[in-house]
Amino acid sequence: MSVDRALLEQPATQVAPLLLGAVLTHAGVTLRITEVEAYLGGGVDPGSHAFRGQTRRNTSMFGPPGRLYAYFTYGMHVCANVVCSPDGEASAVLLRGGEIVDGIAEARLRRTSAASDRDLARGPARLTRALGIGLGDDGLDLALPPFELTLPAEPSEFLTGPRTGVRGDGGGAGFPWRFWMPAEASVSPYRPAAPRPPK
DNA sequence: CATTAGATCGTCT
DNA sequence: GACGATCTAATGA
Repeated sequence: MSVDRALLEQPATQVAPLLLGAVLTHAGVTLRITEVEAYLGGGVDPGSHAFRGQTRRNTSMFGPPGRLYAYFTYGMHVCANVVCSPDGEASAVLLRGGEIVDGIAEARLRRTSAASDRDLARGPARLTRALGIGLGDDGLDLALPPFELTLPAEPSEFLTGPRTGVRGDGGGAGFPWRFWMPAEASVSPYRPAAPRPPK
């Protein structure tokens, strides 16, 4: 299936709602995306990995749109983004939640701790795990094997709010760049950034 | 359901 | 050396 590249050359904040309802397939699992977050480059978004410019980790964010930006965090988790903006400019959409529409058995093998089907891809690290995406997939073109990405024919209805778990200036109401589909069980619960423990 | 603590290590300063 | 675009298990109401 083909992906409209021109669409993905827009900033992540524009692309994010267009990814709701999109279908992503990898390693035997097909996911319908229901929740995403946008992160910009250019030093305007303190919550973004690209805020302080290009580094080894965020290199993919500065590459061509339509590729995967996968990063390792919290010492044990991998999260997946769709790279946006033209080549050389950094922005990306974090995949935060989705519904497994095919390959549930396969997803369950990877998510042994999931209590229910709706929890299989409810949360960015869970979603990435369910799809079998790893750091080795960073930078790959999402329109080519082993991936397959199909955008919805019609934009979906969506709601917006502050991003989850983003500390500092990038969090809160100043950056309402979380987008989700209403009444979807696979949308992760909103969590404000955890306050740093004293000392 | 809500809250809390612990895990765990690559990345950037 | 500190922190993180998180998750799970455990505990209490």
